[in-house]
Amino acid sequence: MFYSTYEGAIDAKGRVSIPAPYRAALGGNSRVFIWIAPDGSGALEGGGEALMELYAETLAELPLQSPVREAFVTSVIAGSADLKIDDTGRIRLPDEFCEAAGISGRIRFTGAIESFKIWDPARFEAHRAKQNGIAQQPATLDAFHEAYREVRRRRAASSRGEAG
Amino acid sequence: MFYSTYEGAIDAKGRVSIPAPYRAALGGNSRVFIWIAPDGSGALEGGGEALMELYAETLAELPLQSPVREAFVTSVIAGSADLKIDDTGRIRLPDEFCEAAGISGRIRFTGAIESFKIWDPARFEAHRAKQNGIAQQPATLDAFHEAYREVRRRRAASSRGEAG
DNA sequence: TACCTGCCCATGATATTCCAATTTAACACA
DNA sequence: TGTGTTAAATTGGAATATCATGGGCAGGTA
Repeated sequence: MFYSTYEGAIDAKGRVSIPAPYRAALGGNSRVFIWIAPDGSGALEGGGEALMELYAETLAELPLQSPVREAFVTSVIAGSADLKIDDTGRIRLPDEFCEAAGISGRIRFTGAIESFKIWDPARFEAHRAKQNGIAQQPATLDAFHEAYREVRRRRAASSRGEAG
Repeated sequence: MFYSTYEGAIDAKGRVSIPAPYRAALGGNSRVFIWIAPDGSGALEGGGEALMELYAETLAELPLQSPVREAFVTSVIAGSADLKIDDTGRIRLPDEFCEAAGISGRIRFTGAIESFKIWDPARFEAHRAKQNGIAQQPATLDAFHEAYREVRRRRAASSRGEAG
């Protein structure tokens, strides 16, 4: 699980240190995938093999040749870079990703449960302000509460021995 | 469960002793998460891995790439600090959290059932005065009484062996 | 030959761990 | 109820380990 926020930097060679807690969250696996977040936020999104398998399984649900499948396959699967973490914990970010995310010099890593994101610090602050506002809207809160009730139901069922 | 109120202090290195009863409430687990309370009260909120897993499980319920998920992930998951309690019971509070909560020197811990809060003492006194007033309002009392009746119903059902 | 890339080592900064001392709280006994 | 004793918890400081980052070297490629 990727939590919290960390500061980092890109050096002259385009190298970036993955924060140690994120490396731990990758389970010691040195393979990382990075792509441009398809939500238009201007961030890079990344994760390990486990996340890619989750995407692959989700996309396999969608029919071959379906437009939805094609959209996500293009942006996430085809658009991802398959990178290797070296033994000092760094990856080399391809230039086109840095340009797309508007990053150079200092950067920010943010945890997103199964994935993490890489931001230009100013861009992230703007995103955070916007998302805080969205999180407080009634419709958003309703959707969150519905998810919470679902988790409560599942946990209650599991404690009655129906599953678990 | 986190109950009651305790006084504490921040030393020159930003280290804070978690009150022993709260450490017990964390179940001996040395991982603690701290974030800025999203209610605008100016407090810090904290909890253990169990609370974070509840959040993570709830958010995992929401689809990858969904806007609702993004809003809560940004404000709750990315906004949290993933801290470790050392073997004398202390954590190091990041500076930006201290600034956000207006704390330095003496601080106050207050229990909030499944989480706890960290306050500047003066700020907490103002908050307490305000909340005492709100608790006496008819609408607040009605909502509390409704929750109480629900618990009574559930306990009655449980004692009849309908679930439990 | 020039450049790009991956690999390795060195260094400084930062965070974590360890040890010791003081203070506070809890308890037993008079 | 007061006092002495003991244990626990909090505090301060120093040693240690970890991590991020910069530079250099060798191998491969254009």
